[in-house]
Amino acid sequence: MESKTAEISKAAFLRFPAYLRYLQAEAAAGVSYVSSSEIAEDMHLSAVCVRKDLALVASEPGKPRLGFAVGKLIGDLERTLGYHLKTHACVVGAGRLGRAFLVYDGFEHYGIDVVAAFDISPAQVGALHGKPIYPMERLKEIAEREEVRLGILTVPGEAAQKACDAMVEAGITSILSFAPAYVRVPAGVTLRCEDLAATLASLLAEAGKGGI
Amino acid sequence: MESKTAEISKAAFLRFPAYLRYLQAEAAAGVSYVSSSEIAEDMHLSAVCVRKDLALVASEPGKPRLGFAVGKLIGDLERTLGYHLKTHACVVGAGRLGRAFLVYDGFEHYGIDVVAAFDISPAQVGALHGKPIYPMERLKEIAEREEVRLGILTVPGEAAQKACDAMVEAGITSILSFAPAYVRVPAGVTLRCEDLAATLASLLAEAGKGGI
DNA sequence: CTCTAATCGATATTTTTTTATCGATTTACA
DNA sequence: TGTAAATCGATAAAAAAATATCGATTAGAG
Repeated sequence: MESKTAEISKAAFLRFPAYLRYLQAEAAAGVSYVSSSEIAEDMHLSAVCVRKDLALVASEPGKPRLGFAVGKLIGDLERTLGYHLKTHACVVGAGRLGRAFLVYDGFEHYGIDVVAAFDISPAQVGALHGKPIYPMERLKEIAEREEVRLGILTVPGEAAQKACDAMVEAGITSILSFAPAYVRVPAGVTLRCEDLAATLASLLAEAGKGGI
Repeated sequence: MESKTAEISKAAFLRFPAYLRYLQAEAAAGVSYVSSSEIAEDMHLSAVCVRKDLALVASEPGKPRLGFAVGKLIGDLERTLGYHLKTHACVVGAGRLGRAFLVYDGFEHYGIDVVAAFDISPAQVGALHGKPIYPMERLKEIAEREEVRLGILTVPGEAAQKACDAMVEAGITSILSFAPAYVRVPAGVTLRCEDLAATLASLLAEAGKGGI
């Protein structure tokens, strides 16, 4: 018997965080029920698409003429997205971007706890807002001790592959890379590359011709 | 007659930056020709998909038994992605993340020039690495003077909508938001939300069940 | 209490995207 | 120089995702 989450399409899964954000805003505005057509209009989607997506996560069906209970949906989405699962993360590369992630306090609500950063430069070693910054040599030791499964890679492009290899060696199985470089990971490790400059450029292209 | 770029599918366009990164790495390694099957294997895609994608951008066809000329492809991709077009950008919200973007020197190769940052707090106003940080009141003035079309939104969630409105008012037509909030923009403005925490969480979900 | 209007959810259709198949081409090597 | 192996590109098929259609349901107005 397949679990319910397995049936969720990739595309829909990618939209869930946006629904969640929207619903949180509605909840903050005191709205208790919201219809799929309202969501669709506000989020620039089709109402059918919204209904299909919500049907994948909603623990109780929408009520005709009313819509969906906002609070309930928020809980359903958070559970589906795994925000209740606690995970330890680390930052590799304590430059400006890395340090921004190290002290960012917005991860907690998503079950992610950034426990440390690592850097190859002794000048960066120390701590920031109570979060330790270690030399790269200690990555494996600390990551294993703290059971770190998630790594945020924020090193310069030329250092990316080496740092990534070290993360894999340290037992990290999910890597989010902001390094401007192509990096290779072995099977079993999930890598996502966030190419900030490329994202900006594609955004411009999208604006230029109205919808990628 | 439709322009050639109009035929490029959304999904393919999103893969282009990854190809570019890969090819740059190959070029740096001294490789001059690369076949679609090699690319596919390294990037965990199907060879057919790679060939179809490359056919969309390649200015000269691939050669049987050799593959594609790496240098040529790099140029083709950069042109398709619009990296030759110069655009002025600004950062709104000069916190840690915003300041990281302000001084990041990796945008240049993508035709993006971050000319200034803005912040509501007078404590942040000044300059960083020669890049000015202005008070929010001057956003419209500066953005219009510098012809800023692209904005990077890095304010706290509760300030996001107001800051976004100010950006739209200032004539900015493409916004990349890192603010953890739902923000609404009028038609004609392209908004993309990068939800870092959500990205991390989805990465974990992906790793957890092997492929989103 | 009844009727209306709006919404839901299921099924069907269309569109988009990915993958498969296959002949044509051509480089490298014997 | 001829042959073989590997690649390309085009066409076709399959899969995935978005969109349309429609009867069932129900809150709320009259």
